[in-house]
Amino acid sequence: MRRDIFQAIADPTRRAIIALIALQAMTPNAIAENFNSTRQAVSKHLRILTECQLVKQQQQGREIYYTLQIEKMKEIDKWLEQYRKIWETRFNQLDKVLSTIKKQKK
Amino acid sequence: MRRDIFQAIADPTRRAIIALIALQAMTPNAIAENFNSTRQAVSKHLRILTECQLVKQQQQGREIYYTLQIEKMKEIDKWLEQYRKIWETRFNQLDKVLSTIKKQKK
DNA sequence: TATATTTGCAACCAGATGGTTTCATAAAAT
DNA sequence: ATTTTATGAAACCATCTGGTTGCAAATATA
Repeated sequence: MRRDIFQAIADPTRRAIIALIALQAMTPNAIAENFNSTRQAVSKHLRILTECQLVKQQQQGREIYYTLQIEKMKEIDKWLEQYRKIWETRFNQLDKVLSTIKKQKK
Repeated sequence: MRRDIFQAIADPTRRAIIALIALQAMTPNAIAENFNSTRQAVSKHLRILTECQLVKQQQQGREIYYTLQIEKMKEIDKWLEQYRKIWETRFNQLDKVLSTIKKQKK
């Protein structure tokens, strides 16, 4: 199944998981404690996040720690870049208009 | 039906529509010409984009122009902010390590 | 060695999703 | 007045999605 970062972050539970493990690696059990759904449901989400390389596994005995691959998040930032340019341009244009009005008042 | 901007941008066709109308407003027909699917399928995507206020309609005779509401895109930027902080911190830490190594070489 | 814990996977299921075709409505063109 | 054009909505359908329960494998503990 093809996985895509945009599809991965579409689900609110997955965004919550991302936020949870952003600061420290966690095991599936520990993550699941924060949600109402079963451990297996969380496990499925973790699989999807792993498939698109948003998280990485680190085995430690029988426990598996999941870490956020923050680098991958930059892909969204990169995609946003084109639109950021647009809204910054618009802001500057608005700024010009406002300063022109200001000058006219003087 | 509840609509969410993250769900809206999850679909590749919708992201393409967003990119298309980012620079100039377009009618559903004109937008649909750029895709292999039917005009009605594009119309459905436009409905979803409208529902989460990513696009706005402007009637002009029997034509309807769809405009991107670039402001709405900032919501994603805002969500990314927390992670941007993390990756910038990590970069700075790496930077410190590197400059320490440099000093030691001297 | 026997038992408990941690985990992933398979099978199943209801509901959402993205697509199609068909139809209705309104505005423009003939 | 009739036809063409632009559009949205409804009905339908195959597939995807997120959830569940049950099971198997591996590691830790008694």
